[in-house]
Amino acid sequence: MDVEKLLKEQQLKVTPQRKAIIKVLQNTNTVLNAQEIFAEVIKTQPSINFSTVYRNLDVLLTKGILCRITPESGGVLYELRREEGHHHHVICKKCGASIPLDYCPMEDIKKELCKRGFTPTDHRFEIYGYCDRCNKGGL
Amino acid sequence: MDVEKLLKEQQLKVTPQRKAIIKVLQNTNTVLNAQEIFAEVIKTQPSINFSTVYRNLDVLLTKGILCRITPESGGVLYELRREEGHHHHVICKKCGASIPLDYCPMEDIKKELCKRGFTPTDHRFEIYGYCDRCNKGGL
DNA sequence: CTAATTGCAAATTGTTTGCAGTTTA
DNA sequence: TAAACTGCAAACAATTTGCAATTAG
Repeated sequence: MDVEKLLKEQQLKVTPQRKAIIKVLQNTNTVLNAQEIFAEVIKTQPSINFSTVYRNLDVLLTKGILCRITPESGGVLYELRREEGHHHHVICKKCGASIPLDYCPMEDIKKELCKRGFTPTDHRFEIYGYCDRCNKGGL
Repeated sequence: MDVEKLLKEQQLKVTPQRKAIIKVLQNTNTVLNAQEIFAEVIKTQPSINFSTVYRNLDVLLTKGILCRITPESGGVLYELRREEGHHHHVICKKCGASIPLDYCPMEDIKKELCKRGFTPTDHRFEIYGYCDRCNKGGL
């Protein structure tokens, strides 16, 4: 996807900092934290500030351009939202690879919850483990 | 469950601070964060320090006496582990009520993942929304 | 031109640590 | 009495903020 178009669609100004952040996320299939994103971005935007990265991760997230993942182990990870609509993630604990999953467990359980008087508004489902490649490379 | 027994079973020393922390969690059906737990505990243990709370939440978690929940919205929440074995949580966004759920989506998806060469080691599934009581109280 | 965005430095929040004194088993 | 535990103060990491200068539309 064209980065400029992506930003304009969301009424965001096209700044070199923003473009750099998105490009970093476009060029990986892994989930990254703010530090890692910063470390990459600074290679092409040497004057960028950490707060700019944080602020932009925030607006891009709000605009739905990014997904945020918060593993049990702590930390906050980001990735580009590549899939349309609702989906979940399978994440490799070794290499960080993120695999989208279209299966959603809510379908199976929604009725049961409603029966109990609980109104679900949102949920999270994430799977962690080792991807094909990392399995073979020997843990 | 008897607090002293609970601690002794895990080879932990029975201190008034620990007892107080566990009692707070025993007396609620909601998930609480460290601040909230501290605020409660200090009522009976006025000299307790925040670091003691943090340290103990940690050991109790490690020993499997507590569960930790980390909602999408951020923060870290704790509750007493009441269920035996693996289970997930349904949590009310208004009152914090935590309802255990025995359904686990991994059964349904494990095979598919293995087929793709992915070895799942752990996962998270949490449902957020409004409980029966809060629904009726008017959002 | 003007509203959005940035860089910078400082503030804040949540959590962790070292250590000396205290308590439990 | 030895190891575990606590309180305290200080350190820390991650993130957020205020503000003046800059930039995109």
